[in-house]
Amino acid sequence: MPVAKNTCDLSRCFLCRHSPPAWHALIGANRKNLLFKKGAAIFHEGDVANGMYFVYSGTVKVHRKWGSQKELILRFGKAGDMLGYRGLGDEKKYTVSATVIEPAVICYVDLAFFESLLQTNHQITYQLMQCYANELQNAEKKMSKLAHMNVKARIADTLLTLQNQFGKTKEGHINIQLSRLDIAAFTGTTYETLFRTMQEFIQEKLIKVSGKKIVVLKEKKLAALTWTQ
Amino acid sequence: MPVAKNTCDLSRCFLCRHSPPAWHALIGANRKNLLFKKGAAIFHEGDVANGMYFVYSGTVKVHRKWGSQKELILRFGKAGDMLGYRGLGDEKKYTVSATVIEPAVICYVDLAFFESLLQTNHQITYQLMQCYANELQNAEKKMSKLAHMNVKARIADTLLTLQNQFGKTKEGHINIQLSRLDIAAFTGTTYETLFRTMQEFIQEKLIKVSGKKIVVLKEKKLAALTWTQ
DNA sequence: ACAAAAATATGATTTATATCATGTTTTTTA
DNA sequence: TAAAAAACATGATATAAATCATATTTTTGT
Repeated sequence: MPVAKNTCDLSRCFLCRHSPPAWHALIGANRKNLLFKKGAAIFHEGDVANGMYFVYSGTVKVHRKWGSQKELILRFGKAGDMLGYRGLGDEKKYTVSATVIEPAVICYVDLAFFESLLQTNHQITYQLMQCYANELQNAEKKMSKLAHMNVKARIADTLLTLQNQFGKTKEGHINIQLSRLDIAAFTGTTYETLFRTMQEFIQEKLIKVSGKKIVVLKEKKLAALTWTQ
Repeated sequence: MPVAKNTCDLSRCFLCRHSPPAWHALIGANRKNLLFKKGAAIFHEGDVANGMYFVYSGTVKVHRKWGSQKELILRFGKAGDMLGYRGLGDEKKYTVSATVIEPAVICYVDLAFFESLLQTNHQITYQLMQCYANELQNAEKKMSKLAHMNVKARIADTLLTLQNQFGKTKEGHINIQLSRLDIAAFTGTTYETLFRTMQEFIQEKLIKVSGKKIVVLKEKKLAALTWTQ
């Protein structure tokens, strides 16, 4: 893993946000800045977990494979987000994969250092707990959506979720560029179904698309669709 | 909510397990023991969160409604499990419902006391973090199962999961008695599909069922089914 | 103890969505 | 810059699983 030139400024990431400035030098001394290019794997499900990753810039997908073909994207990570650490009580293995979508600078600290931080800096433990609790809520929401919403509703929901999480550019399109396949994997459907449903939305003028740039035109109507059944 | 006669013995629940004995008196003074009967709601999604609940005995389901009919059971709680607390950063509302399946004694502490515990007893914060991290892993697993496994595979998986979590009685059946509807809701399918698939399993002698007592006969074969597609 | 409400049991029908198949275009990489 | 690999685009087809319908049995509340 190549070390990044433009290194983390010790202000943005989870660790630095939640620890007093006095700690930043220590964190700086114990973190590596890694530069990943598009498509690179940060870690794989099944790998032994050796550390924590913090996204400084770029975009990352967190996903799980099923069988040989199917994959579900659990969430996307952007600047400020945390990757990699989980309960670990039992098995110190990653249970998800993390792959780069847009070239990313990632801060890395090894588990030993991270756990020593947790031991001494209770604020970080507390924030980590809060962070997991929030992610857990999201996961639970996503679960019931997968179980009960039909594909059209889920796709409408996906578009709104992406716009919510990544915001809009000045030009008005959702500020993340994904392949249709990734959007499908995030929605939990196939490429073909996603493609056709997006065409429908375009026909109905709910969205406007050029290449990977998506503009939500009728937010209210898309939101209404998420209530279908 | 009626107060229970057979009160919590201050040893089993999350709070007591993870705090030194010196704290138990304080916890004892600040917790209420509540007795819930079958079908009773402990809390509802949308309710303002006022406290934490700990299962002392009995069985509880944690679930979310979708529309008027459909519901997904996210997990079951038994003695020692915790209910109710979430990130709360933004909204102090329960995002799930908890309903009693088998009559339950529940320990309750209000949020103010619980948060004061977290402030002073870092071990509890750390354990809570670990607990959420584990639940998050489970949630992520369940998500990909919902997205990618077919119903038959999911039902096989459900039966194995239940046996794993609740163990077997001396008579050999899974040590939890659920309605078919609840099993369906936990699997994320309809009652009818669940029923038919279980009949299939019975025909194929993978399981044996009498009333709500389920015996897994061919664990390996059921496990193999979970790999279908 | 009896009425009402859940839960169980099954057949018939529908439909939403995955799968298959194939061609074109764009992007990546050697 | 050519070749290979992704990504994009669509039509045709199959099918898994939901929905609808209805009857019986069991449980629960009063």
